[in-house]
Amino acid sequence: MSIRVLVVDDQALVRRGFALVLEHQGDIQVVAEAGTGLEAIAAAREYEPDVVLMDIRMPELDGLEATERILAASGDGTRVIVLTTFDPDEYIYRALRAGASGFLLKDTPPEDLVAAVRSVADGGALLGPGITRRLIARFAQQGSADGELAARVERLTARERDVLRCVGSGMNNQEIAEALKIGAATVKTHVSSVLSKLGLRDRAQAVVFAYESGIATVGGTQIGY
Amino acid sequence: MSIRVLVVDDQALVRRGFALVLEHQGDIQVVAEAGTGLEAIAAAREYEPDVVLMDIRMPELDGLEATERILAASGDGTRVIVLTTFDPDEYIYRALRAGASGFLLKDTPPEDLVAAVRSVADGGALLGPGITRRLIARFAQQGSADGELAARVERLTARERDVLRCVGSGMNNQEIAEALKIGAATVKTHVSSVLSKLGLRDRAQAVVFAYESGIATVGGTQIGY
DNA sequence: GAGCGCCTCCCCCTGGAGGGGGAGAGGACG
DNA sequence: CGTCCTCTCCCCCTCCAGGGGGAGGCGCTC
Repeated sequence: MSIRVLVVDDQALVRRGFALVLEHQGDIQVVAEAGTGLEAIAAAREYEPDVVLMDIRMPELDGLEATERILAASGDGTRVIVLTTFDPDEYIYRALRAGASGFLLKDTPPEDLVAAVRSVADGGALLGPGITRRLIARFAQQGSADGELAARVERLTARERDVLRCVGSGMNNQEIAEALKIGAATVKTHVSSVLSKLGLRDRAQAVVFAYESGIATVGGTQIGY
Repeated sequence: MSIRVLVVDDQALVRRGFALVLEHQGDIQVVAEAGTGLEAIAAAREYEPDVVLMDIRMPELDGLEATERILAASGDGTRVIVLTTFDPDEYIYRALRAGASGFLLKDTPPEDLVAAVRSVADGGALLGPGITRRLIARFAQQGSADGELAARVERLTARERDVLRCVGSGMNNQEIAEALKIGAATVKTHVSSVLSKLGLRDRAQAVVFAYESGIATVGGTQIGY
């Protein structure tokens, strides 16, 4: 079964160029083309492509917005590869957050583009080399503060770490007591030693510490209501 | 100038296999091979390769440790591609944190391996398709709560956001007052409306919210001392 | 001009947070 | 055995955080 592709770019020539390259492979079929974000959304709904090649700079609705909406509507059937001429950082991260499976520069060699389409259709993902490097760097950086701070966490006892985790999720002493099935007085004791050992002033700073040290992670907890 | 590569794997046959594939290209030269982490470190110091192909599972010192040490010692001259038979998540993230420029499964097609070596030697990075997908997912997840939470941030006034940012960095009301050059009583007013508008109970939860919504980010602030 | 939202600042009041100190039980270790 | 650490829980005390309510100034819009 061939891979069904939708090509989106506001420049008809570029669009045709990509389409020709892809059609030239035996296993890839370009089912539709679109010149704006809105057209792309409509085409995606109509043709349900396996892979969308999406330009970012477009009139009406840019490629990142279009990507988000297409992915939100298609469930998991469609995957998007974002193409761009430039590579400002921000685009990359917005694209990946929007759910893109790939991010390539337009000057990518045709064979790499084809390989990317196949990988992505197969459930994988492909990024340009420079992009990958930046993503890795950014990823690694996020865990970098760990070193100094995680070392300080080591000075806490197991129970104190339990309490710190709870504090880091926004619980008050009473809630922590219930969560850990101990007395509220005991929680106060632990919180005090945590603050003292880590050189923090209050639980708000403890929450900051929990995130910075990696004990608490974004997306790992839910608050409110 | 050819790319100088060091191949590290505890199985001599595997090592030779990779070396042969690489040598077969005109522009790649395998300058050394190593069978343990310690040998790898020594070889890296002696031969100063451009790229190290590193297996993870090895006696004496595993590939991740070896990677860290080689990169720490080599400055920026040497880059590492980690190879493994399995792909447990943890290895991936540890490898990238250790500074690896690539992470490939051993069953990667030879041409992809060669492409990876060239990309990495050129300052880029390459990951296997499945690996890339997971890295993207993990990355996107970190900013995912943005949607719902960032929307709630919109309901705050500019000043309230200022205050929330301060709260999110662990400051108390007095410090916020000084930072924003307003009275402490005013800070209390703002904090109160922030808590009220966001449905939070206290400033500790506000700190959690700040991180979850992206107003505060890991590595963006430093606390203590 | 009247109304509205935002920023600024003030009052009082309550409750929980955090410091200080003490104490008993259990485990680890010399 | 005694000592040290950890976990558990208790007391008292102080202080800040947060709720409630009020108020003046400023800029915008109708």
